[in-house]
Amino acid sequence: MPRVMPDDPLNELPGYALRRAANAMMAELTARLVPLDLRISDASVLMLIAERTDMTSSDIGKVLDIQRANMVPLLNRLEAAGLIARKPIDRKSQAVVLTPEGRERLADTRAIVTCFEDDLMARIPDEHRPHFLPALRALVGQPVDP
Amino acid sequence: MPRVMPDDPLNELPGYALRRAANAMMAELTARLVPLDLRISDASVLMLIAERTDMTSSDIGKVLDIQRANMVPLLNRLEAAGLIARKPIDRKSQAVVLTPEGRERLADTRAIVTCFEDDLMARIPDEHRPHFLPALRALVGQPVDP
DNA sequence: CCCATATTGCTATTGACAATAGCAAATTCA
DNA sequence: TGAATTTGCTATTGTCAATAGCAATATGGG
Repeated sequence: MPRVMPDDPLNELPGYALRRAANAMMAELTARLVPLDLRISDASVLMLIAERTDMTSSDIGKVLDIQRANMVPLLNRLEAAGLIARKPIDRKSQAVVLTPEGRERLADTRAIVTCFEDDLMARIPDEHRPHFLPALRALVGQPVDP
Repeated sequence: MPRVMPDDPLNELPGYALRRAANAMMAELTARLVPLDLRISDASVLMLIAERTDMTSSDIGKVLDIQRANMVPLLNRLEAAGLIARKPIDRKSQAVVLTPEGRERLADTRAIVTCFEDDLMARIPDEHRPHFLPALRALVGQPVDP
């Protein structure tokens, strides 16, 4: 007879539930982006620079919370895939812009992401749904003090 | 004159906000656990096996969504720190149990985690707060379909 | 009881990703 | 002009999860 599995005593903790939900969400979105050969970070960059032609690597990193050093392999990969190009702003800075192919891939990305977000919200019961994004925003807006 | 920073167009996406909130939360809890020399996974294990003396490494992994292979270094670390012990169940399986020192550390852990969770919830406006955990549970309960 | 199957705990390796330190060139501002 | 800052990059490190594989043991159907 198999030993019984206990209820997870951590399930009452919002922080724990937040982690679990985020992990599940990331895994799912990662899987949905596989057909486009994009990672979540890649898709984030494409969507971020969609309407702009003047964002530098540093700018993107600041918005997405990615350090400059870690932007390098990310952008190199997108450039190698032909999705972005580097356009000189001055002799030091370069803007990161979408190529025509990048623009096409962005359209596919938006379709997948929109569908994904809709599916995500659909799983939340009606009475809780409108409170979800505001609650999350409250958490990221003012980080918990140390 | 500095170029202006755009609003993050990803901020409207619940999935993105979920990731950001989880990252911020994890970073904060990680920092608060530093004085105890524990990582989040360590603390999770301690809290999970607190009331049990019959959970194997595999059991813990199933509950916490950690693969067996990745449980090994985690438990080795906790054992080296004197917080857990392995108690043979049969010639194949071993239960993971708290040592007296592990029990003390657990008490400190619970204090920190409780305080942290309270702080976390306190940042969510009253009208959204009661909806937060139910919404997260709905997401983890039924993962989004591929 | 016996044998196929499953489980347990582990090793070893890989990849994604973040964090750190450091550097040369260019820009900015006092 | 000169000091401080910014940009983009290299190189390295550490954390963490995922995979494949393995030996020992346990389990359940026939």
